[in-house]
Formats: sequence, structure tokens, C-alpha cells
Amino acid sequence: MSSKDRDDSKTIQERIATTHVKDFDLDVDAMAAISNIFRVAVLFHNLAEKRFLQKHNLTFSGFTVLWVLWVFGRMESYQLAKECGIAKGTLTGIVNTLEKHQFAMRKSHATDGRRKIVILSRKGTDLMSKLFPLINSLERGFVRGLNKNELAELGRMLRIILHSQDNLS
Amino acid sequence: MSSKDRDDSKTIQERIATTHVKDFDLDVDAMAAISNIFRVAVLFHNLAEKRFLQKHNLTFSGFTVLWVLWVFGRMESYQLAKECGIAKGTLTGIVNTLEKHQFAMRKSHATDGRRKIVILSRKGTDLMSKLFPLINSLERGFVRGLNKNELAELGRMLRIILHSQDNLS
DNA sequence: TTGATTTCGTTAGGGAGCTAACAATATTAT
DNA sequence: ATAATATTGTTAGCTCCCTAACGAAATCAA
Repeated sequence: MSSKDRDDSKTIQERIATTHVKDFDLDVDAMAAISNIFRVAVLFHNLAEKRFLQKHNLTFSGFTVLWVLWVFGRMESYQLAKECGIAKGTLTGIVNTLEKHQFAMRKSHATDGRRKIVILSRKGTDLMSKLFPLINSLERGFVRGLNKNELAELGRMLRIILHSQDNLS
Repeated sequence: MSSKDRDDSKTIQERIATTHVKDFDLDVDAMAAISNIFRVAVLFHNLAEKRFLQKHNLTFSGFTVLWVLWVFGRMESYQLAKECGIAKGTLTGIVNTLEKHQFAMRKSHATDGRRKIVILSRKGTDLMSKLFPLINSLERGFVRGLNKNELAELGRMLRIILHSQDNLS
């Protein structure tokens, strides 16, 4: 199966944008890439919620927090927010929801009265053991059109983009 | 500048995940790719709002709607929602906000009493002429670590991912 | 020790995202 | 023509997301 057999034609938006935009000095390829990154993210987000998360009273954000907790075991709030890429005020709400459904709970820091630690409950751990492979199967499905080398190349390019933004938060 | 000179090492999350996850039959590369797509999207979203959009009372979603309207001229609501990748109920709120700031307005359909058409105001058009190149410069900055061929390859792979999901909404 | 500054988590207010239910209008069936 | 069905946009309820302001606690200064 050659590369030509696969559907990689431009989306409607890209096509129109290409024609509409010639008055400005625009980088259409950069625009298309970022725009399509958003499309993939939204698509994955919605599909994951609908297929696997909703029935467990879990949102995608809640899952992300549980994912980090599952990987790291436990974590202090401010670090958890940073790792999830959300504001600290947002994390408060998400942890409230997770606590309501008893997937996680808060603990006070031993020596510092300001800090709180979020830990995974047994129920949360069990759920993650079940959800993690399911979500990964969805991820696998999303990139099934790419071969091993292409997938590695995609990962490399995304890391380049991320690291080139490190300085300007 | 060779490929080796650029920072494309794995993120902390990827590294930890790789070690924690060996009990399951997981595709770590697929996980890393999707996860990093989300990171790029969130980073771009926040940066665009902070740098260019906030000062005009515009959110990223509001900008997206204006962007589609600017490209297509005008559009019926249900189609606009679909093109933006959001639910119709969500679009109602966004158009309310856009109307409040007079960037866009609703018109009734000529023959079908159910349908509404959203059109860009003069104020919205002027703003987009200014914002469009600014956002594009941010997009350009995001992919500045990739050369022309790599960027084209990235776009091609993202399109493959998107089209391979076409069947399962 | 006392006072100023910093850090951490929560809260409040605005906007965005979903689903489900609803009213209004169109379309189709009988 | 009338009834049943389908479609469109809005609304309500919940969650998420941001920023800004706040209180509590820790740290630093003098």
C-alpha cells in the first residue's frame, strides 16, 4: 500500500483559506498544521468522553488528572495543575468533582499548612487500570493510518514544537 | 544545523509513563503522539488568548467562529457549529457573546423559519483583518523548528489521522 | 519579635463545552 | 387536510477553564 493510496487531501477549511488569504503574507502550511492539531485534539477528546469516560461520571479533564496521579502515585496540588496544563483554580473544581465521586481525595501536607496533596483512591486506581488500555486503544486507532516510522517522526516533530516554546511559557 | 542539534527529547510525562506502563500491552508511541498534540493545542490556545485576543474581548472560541465566518462570509448556524467542531448549544452562547460585542449578528432565513444565519459585522471584519496575520505569526513561530519538508510532512500526517476518523464521527 | 513579602488553595465571575429537553417550524404519511 | 415525524435553535444543568482577589500559612527583614 503506497502513500498515494491514502486519503490525505486538504480539508474544506484549508482549501477555502488558501484561496481567501492571498492578500496577506500568510504561512498557509503553518496555519493548516496548527488548525489540524486542534481538530485532532477535539475529535479525540469528544470520542474518548462519549465512548469510555461518560458512563463512569468522568470528564476528559478528570481523566487527565487521574492519569497523572496514576503515573506519579500522588502529587501536590500546584504541581498537579502544572503537569495537567491547567490553572490552579481550575484544579480545585476538578478535584472537588473527583472527590464527590470518590476517585481521589485531598490530604494535608505534613509540615506545610498551606499545601495539599491529592491521592488516588482504591476506586480511582481500579478504574484507571480498566480505562488506561481502553484510551490507549483509541489512541492507537487514531494513528493507525501511519506506519511505525511515520509515527516516530510525528512524535519527534511534536516534541520539537513543544521544546521550541519552552522559553516563552 | 543538523537534526541532532535540536531538542526533541521526551517530556517528563512520556518518560515516566514509559516505565510505569509495562504491565499493560500499550502503544507508548501512540500515547505520546496524542498526548503531545494536546499539549501543543493547549499551549497555542493560551498564548493566542493572552497575547492577541483578550484585549479585544475575544476568546479563542469566539475567534474560531469569526475565523470561519471571515473565510466563508456568512453561514447557517448548524453548519457553523459543525465547521467549528462544537455542539449547537455551545454555538448559541458564543454567538450571544459575539453579538454582545457587536462582532457578528443573527439573521433569519428567507424561507425556513427554523434556521438562522450568522453574519460578520463591519467591526468583526476589521478586527479579523488585524488579528488574522497576528495569529498566523504565532502559528509560524510554533513550527519554526521544522523545515519546509518537515512541516509539509506534519500536515500530511495530521490529515491522514483526521480522514481515518471520518467514518466514526 | 514584629512586619512585609511570598506562596498555596479556594472562591467569584464570566465564558465555553457537553447532553437532554423543549418550542417552533418543515416535512412526510395517511 | 390532518397527524406523525424530523429538524433547527434555545434553554437548563453540570463541569471546566481562565483571571483576579482573598485568607491562611510560611519565609524573610530588620
